[in-house]
Amino acid sequence: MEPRLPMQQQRHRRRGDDEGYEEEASAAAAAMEHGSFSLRAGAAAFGWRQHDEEKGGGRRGEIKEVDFFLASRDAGAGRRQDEGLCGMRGGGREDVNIGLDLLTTTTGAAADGPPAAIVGEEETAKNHKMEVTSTAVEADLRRVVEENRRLRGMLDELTRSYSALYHQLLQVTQQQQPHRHPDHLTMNNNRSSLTQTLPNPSTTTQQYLKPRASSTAAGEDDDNEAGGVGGDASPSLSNAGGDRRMALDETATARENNREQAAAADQLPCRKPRVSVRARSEAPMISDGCQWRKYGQKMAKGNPCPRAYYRCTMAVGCPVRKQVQRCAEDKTVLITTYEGNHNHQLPPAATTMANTTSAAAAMLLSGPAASRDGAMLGHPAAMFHQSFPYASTMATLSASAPFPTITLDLTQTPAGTGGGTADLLHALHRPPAIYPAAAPAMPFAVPPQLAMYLPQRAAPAMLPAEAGMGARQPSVMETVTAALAADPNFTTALAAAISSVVAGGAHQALSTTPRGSGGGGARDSNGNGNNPAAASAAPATSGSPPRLATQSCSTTSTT
DNA sequence: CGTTTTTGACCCGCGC
DNA sequence: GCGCGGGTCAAAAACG
Repeated sequence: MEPRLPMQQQRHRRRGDDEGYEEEASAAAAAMEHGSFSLRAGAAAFGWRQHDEEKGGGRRGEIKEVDFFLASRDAGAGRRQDEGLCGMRGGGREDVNIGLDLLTTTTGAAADGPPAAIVGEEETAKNHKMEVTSTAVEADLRRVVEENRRLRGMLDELTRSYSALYHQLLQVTQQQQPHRHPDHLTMNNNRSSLTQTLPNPSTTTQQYLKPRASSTAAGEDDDNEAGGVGGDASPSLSNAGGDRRMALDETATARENNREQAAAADQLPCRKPRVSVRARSEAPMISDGCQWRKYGQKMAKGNPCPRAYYRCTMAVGCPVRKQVQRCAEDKTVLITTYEGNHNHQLPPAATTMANTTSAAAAMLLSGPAASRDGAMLGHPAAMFHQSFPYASTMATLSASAPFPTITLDLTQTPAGTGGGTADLLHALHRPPAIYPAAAPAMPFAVPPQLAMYLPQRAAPAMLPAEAGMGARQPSVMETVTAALAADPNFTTALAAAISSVVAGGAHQALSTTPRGSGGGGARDSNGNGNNPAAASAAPATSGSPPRLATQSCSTTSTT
């Protein structure tokens, strides 16, 4: 098993399509610069194909663009003014024509002219005066817009600082009380924490570590792997990208605190956060851009469908595992549960999605109060809540289970519209093609202000997220559902992204170097190897290599 | 032939 | 202590 991995790692990793996604991402980012973001942007990362959308026309065409800041813009006039400047630069937005209107009115009056009978110097002077006035107003407007922009920059800076501080606080808190909120999502590289747990074979992390340790006693990279499992819930102050030597040093240090950490680690095995995604899918298994290898299958109690166990093989020792099982009640529903965090770079598909869905996870984890609290302004959760007040209708957080689990239920359409505001509705149905550069569709998008937090993953204290958020957007859910139906990749990308948030993968993905840079990738002898890009881009296969498909079919049909 | 999947066995935690 | 269920291992089979 494991010994094969190094060999596999040498295989060439397909990257061609990945670059395409990065281009999409940058296009989307460019679009976001304007504060308005197309839903279509970045969708390619999830395997959405534009021609699909064009073909579909109907449901998916309902929502083509969303201005995620509309609500907040309505709340603050400054924002609107800011866009007014954009309009003056040549934008076609209706609400950006303030300055233009002023000019138009003036010049228009001059063009139409007063009745010939009263044409005279007086009138000319009057016109001139109006012109001067409008020019002054325009100047004022520009000044205000400039100031607004400056203030926004300051706000961004403040929120950024807040987020960073918040994370530091979290880390410190976790370090001091690791046994109280260990499942509370450390946000960074867990290698050090991993190696810290290793020297303590006596700890109960054996539940996860032992089997592996016994089978790979030689060590190699497996210490990272084993640590990865335990490290999910371990406090860690290390920065991303710590190398192995550093980890070993930390290991030495860790030995001195052996008992203390062992006590802390005692809580780890049962606190590993999980992300579960329920989605309707005909596909036997959804592909998320990662490579998975099946290592077991078992009949679960109360479900005629077997549960399949997969391990991420994108990188040596990646601790991420997932379970795939069909719902007992509705076998069209595929339940995918992710556990652990990747120790390698996520494929662009998952990474881009992570940037979006991590906000959802942050919102979930922060709880409704936090997202409504003004004090949380600038917090990704709050911002996400502003953008997706309906999100709570499809996601729940459960701490009752042995594993804190976030469940995303993408099989249901929110009932009723609740307190959906006209603004939000408007926001979700904006006319398309404002930013044609941001081409392909994307069911969710993240505002730039939010995106900047995503790699840091601000996840406040564990709170039951039973948020009964008012506004709901069935149309968005329909869109998501359609996305799921159209491309199962989306589901897993979503899950993987949130998983990366829950377990710190999102941050890692952006901050650590992939192991075995030459090829942690496609080790599938078939050549397609569930490659991220291939998975998302391949039009026909839904991203699942034949092998996986076959296996997964058996998952649902055998025994 | 190398790699992945299958599948029975095993380990472990938990509840009774 | 025992049984149950979840999770994993690893030899054998299957696949390309």
